[in-house]
This record gives sequence, structure tokens and C-alpha cells, in this order.
Amino acid sequence: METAPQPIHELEAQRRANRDAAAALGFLPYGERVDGLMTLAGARCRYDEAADRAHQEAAKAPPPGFVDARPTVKVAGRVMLLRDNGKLLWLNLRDDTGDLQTAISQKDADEASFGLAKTLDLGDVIVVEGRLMRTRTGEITAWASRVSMGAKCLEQPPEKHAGLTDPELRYRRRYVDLHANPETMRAFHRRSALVRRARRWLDERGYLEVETPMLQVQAGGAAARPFKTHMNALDMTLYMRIAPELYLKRLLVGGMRRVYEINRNFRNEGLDRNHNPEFTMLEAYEAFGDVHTMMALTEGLIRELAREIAEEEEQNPLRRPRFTGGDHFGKTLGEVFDNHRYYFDHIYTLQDQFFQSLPDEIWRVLRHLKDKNDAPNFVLMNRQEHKGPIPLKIPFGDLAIDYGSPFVRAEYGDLFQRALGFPMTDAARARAEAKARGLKHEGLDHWLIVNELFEEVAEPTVDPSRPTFITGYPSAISPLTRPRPGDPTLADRADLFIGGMEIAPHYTELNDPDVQAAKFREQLAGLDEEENTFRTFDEDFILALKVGMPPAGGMGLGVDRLMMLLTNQRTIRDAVLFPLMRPVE
RNA sequence: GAGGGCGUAGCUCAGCCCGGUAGAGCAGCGGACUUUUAAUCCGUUGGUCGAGGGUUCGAAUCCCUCCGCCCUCACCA
Repeated sequence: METAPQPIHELEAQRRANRDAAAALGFLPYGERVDGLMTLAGARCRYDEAADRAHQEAAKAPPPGFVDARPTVKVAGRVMLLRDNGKLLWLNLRDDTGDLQTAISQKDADEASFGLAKTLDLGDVIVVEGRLMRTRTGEITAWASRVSMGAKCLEQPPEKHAGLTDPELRYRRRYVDLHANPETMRAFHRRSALVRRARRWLDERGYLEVETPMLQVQAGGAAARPFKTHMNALDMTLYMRIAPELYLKRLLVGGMRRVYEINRNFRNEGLDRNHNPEFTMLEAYEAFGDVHTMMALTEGLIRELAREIAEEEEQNPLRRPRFTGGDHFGKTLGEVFDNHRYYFDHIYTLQDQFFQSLPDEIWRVLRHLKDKNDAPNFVLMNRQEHKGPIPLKIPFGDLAIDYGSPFVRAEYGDLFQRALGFPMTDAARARAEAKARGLKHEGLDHWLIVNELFEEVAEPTVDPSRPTFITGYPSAISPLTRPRPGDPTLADRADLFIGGMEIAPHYTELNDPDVQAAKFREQLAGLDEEENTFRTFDEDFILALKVGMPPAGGMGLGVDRLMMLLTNQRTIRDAVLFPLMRPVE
């Protein structure tokens, strides 16, 4: 369907006129390939104080044969602020590493560049080449010699102080949110860094990253309602996966000892601050491990990720001062800095306060490297050895969550007894209690009633600021978990709760094909008609178990929720780049 | 699914209680300015008040329906 041409808004018309003006000066309004660009943060850190001072002295009384040694930079960024002083324009550029001020002077820029500068609008993406200097007020500035277009912006950007605050617009137009609100950019950079760290953590421990089907003939491995779709070629119904579990276990049967997958699951359920219909899950399985192996793995991983975050905070004793300058030779620098007790990791944005507080020792090494290569563009940080208990608290809303202390372990049955005042095996009292509290109980199995009570009464007694493993779930509600040898009513399953959210279940996996088949049948027997349409007996999985799956531990970590916790976002929509929204019109 | 709140200029918001033809800041437009940084100074444009209906001489404002978003609760292995 052809969209009727909309009348062009006055503000857009003015920008189109400015675009034409730029084109008339010979510029491509939508730019072209540019080599040798550096990031704004990378450019900023190349500022050379001595060269700048020498240049200033020379301006008063030029010594014979003076050579301007101020570094030249070539950068690209979006114009966030623009102050036009007539013959001198000040622009604040932004990219995803930070901001950099640029000055375009009629005297020092070429004529076309200055002409172009006069056509610029807020929001335009431009390329600037110039010398690095510091202004009277101390701002590091790229003093332009040449300017060209990256991309004309035909839309009015958000207000310059308040930014884009309307949550609906932030989610619907994330591309505006990302450049208008640096905090958003920072949160998603962090998410990326944390996922990268998680992968490395698992890789270092011998886990193999795999990809298993997202389109499945039957949606197994969890009990959620799936999204249904149709495949034309084979004229068959397919389901978007609700969990990768049954495929990852098939890989254990195949002989992979340690596997993990970080990928999307889809659940056709409600959406709220903790649920998006598609969400990222990290599932890991380890042959010859059990629930305890996996709990240790998760605890170690989450603590490491928390440390990553905490180290960015200046107040934390674990913080690593960091500075930028040369992403392409990071490894070499890593070696150099390891020898100097400094630890090289990923690329981080330069922070002024860190930069200025760097010890001389680092500066010496930096200067040395700078002599060897004129274009440093790396990020470094030092990791101080820390003795004693790790103070590692990360804010989440009103809470300060303690990731440094050992995670709490609490038995499901003990929590139940403490909160309810009677043992969970007491069926009569459980039913009476559920009825008294107005909970679902009619026609429910004893263990389902117990779980209703548990979630209502016992779960809230867990301290949300202390990550807690709840262990020993009833076997009846854990169909893929091995029952405890000493007490088959309980399963070797542990759910990790942080900040009141369920973050990750852990299991000693059920690998007896007969017991598994019986549990499937039992589960299917209790289904209503609607559920029966998408929940079926997975024959092939049982067949796989009959080939022999080694004993194993497994876990599934909700990545989005973990990101919420570590980046202090109260809703999953702030942890996901493009959360699902109802379409407008 | 239930309850509550919100929707006014490109953006951030006032006006709504108590009805009288629409306001501010930023941005935009014209002008001045070569060290500004929320630049400043002078002048100025801009709105189907989410959509539809009702009450009224008259509705951004009161009432109803619908749409979108947010919050709380419910549902959710």
C-alpha cells in the first residue's frame, strides 16, 4: 500500500533547504567512506599539553622555524549543541564513546568548510579534521581545518537539556534515545561488555558455545505457552522455542562435555516489567556435574560480572583507572601492562576524572607507547590486587545488592516451615491454609498447593539484597530434574533469587529415560485441552536418553534480568534495545 | 484481566478543580557577535489540545466511547 505523501513540516522544510545549501557548496549531504577516523574519546585523549602550550607561545612571538606539534585528529559525530558566534562556531559532537567540542573558525577552516558549517543543524552527523587544543576555559577542542557531511538530519532533535524522557518515545525510537541520552548508550555498552565477559568466562572453563533450533516441531523444556507459526514448504506447524534445554541435553548424549547457548527464547505470555515475550537466556550443561557444580559456576560468573560493574565506580576500592588510545594494538599493550602490574581488558570510554588522576607510572608507559606509534587508540585499566573480603555492592532501586559475600543457600522446605509454621508435607494444613488465604487450591495437587503457598508466603521472606539459592524444590514441580536419592519427593534443583527476581534455576539433570518418560506422561495427563494442542510427548528426547546421557548439571540464566540488576534498570524494557510495543496506527 | 494515572508546539512542560477561541522554556526563522560550552543580546514564526461522540450560546477544560503509554495488582514452572 502506497502511503499518501505527507505535507512537509515547516521545520523539516528548513532543514531540507540547509541540505540543499550544503549540496550547492559541493558536499554530499549523506557523506561517503572515510578512512582513519578515530573515536571522540580516542581523539580527546591524544591532546598534547606541551604542544598546545608551545603553539600558544608561538602565537605571541613566533620563534623562527616553529612547527605546530599539536596532534591532528579526524573524527565524526552528531552535532548535539551548536553555538554560532558569527565568524566562529562551537559545536559539541557526540559518538558512542563520548562528546568532543569542535570549533570552526572562518580564519582557520577552508572556505567551503566554513560555508558548510553555516548550514548545519542540530542532529547532523559531520566529519571534522583539525588540531587538538584547549580553550581558555579548559575544554579540549578539535579546532577544525576541514569539515564535511556524514548525514543530514531532517528531524528536529529532542530538547537539549531534558533530552528524550517520554518512555514511549524512548522505546519506539531507540535510535533517538541512544544519542540523546548517554545513559542509555552506556547501559547497552555495558550489556554488551557483560555478555562478552560471560562468554569468555565460560570459554575459559571449557564450555563450548552452540546454537540449537529456535524453530521447533514441539516446544519443550519449559511449561510456557509458545508462539506458533507455519512452514509452507513442509506444510507443518512449527513453534518458536520456549527453551533450548532438550536440544542441549541431546548434545551431552552426543558427547559434548560442556555446552552453553546464549540466545533468545519466546514465550507467548503476558508482558510486564520483568517479562518481554522474547528474552535472552544463557543455558549451560556440564557432564558429570550436578546442581552444586552449576551453583558454583553461576555464583562465580555473577560475582565476576558484578566486579566488572563495580570497578567502574570511582568509590570502589577495586576500581581500575582507565584511559583510551588505540584499539588495534590492545594485545601488545596488554603484555606491556601485565609486566607493569596493570591489567588490560576491553575498550572503555575515557573518563576525565580517571584520566586526570592517573599515576605517573602509567603516564610514563603511555608516553613510551605514544613515541612508538603516533596514533594510540586504546583503553587500559589497572587492576589492584585486593586482599580480604570483597566489598561488592551494586545498587538496584532502593536496594544495595551484596554480590561479594557468599550467596545464601536456603532449603525450600525450611523456608516453608519457617514462614508457614508447619511442614510442607502436611497436606491437610496446606490445603486449609491455601483456602484461608484465598489462593488457588481446588482440584490442585498437594505439591502445587505447597508451591502456591511458598510463592505467596515464603518467597517474600528471602532477603532481596542477598543473592539466594533456594534448594530442594518439590520433585512434582520439577519434571526434568533428578529426584534426591534420599528423598524422592524433593528434586536436586536450586533457584537463584536476586532483588526479588528469579534469575536462574539449576538442576541435577534427570537422565534415566524411563523415569523421564513417566514424568512426561504424568505431566501430560494433567493438561487442559488448550495446552494439549502444543504440549506433546517428546519421543525423540526419550530416544536420546536411551542412548545414554551422562549425569549432568544444568542451569539457565535470565540474561535480561541480570542486566537489569547489574545496570540498575527497573524494567526489562531498559535492558532490551527494542522491547515489543504495540504498533501505532 | 482489574484499578489508578497520563496524552497540549519538534522536545520538556504549564493551563483542566472553577467552561469564555492556546501559554512558557528549548529548538526554528531574521539580525549582532572569533574562546563559547544550557553561549549571550534584539526581533519573530509555530498547535485538528490522542481520536470520535455528547452536554452547553460557548469545551483543552465537564460526560461517554475508543486508541496509545505508564504504575499497582492479578496471570506467568
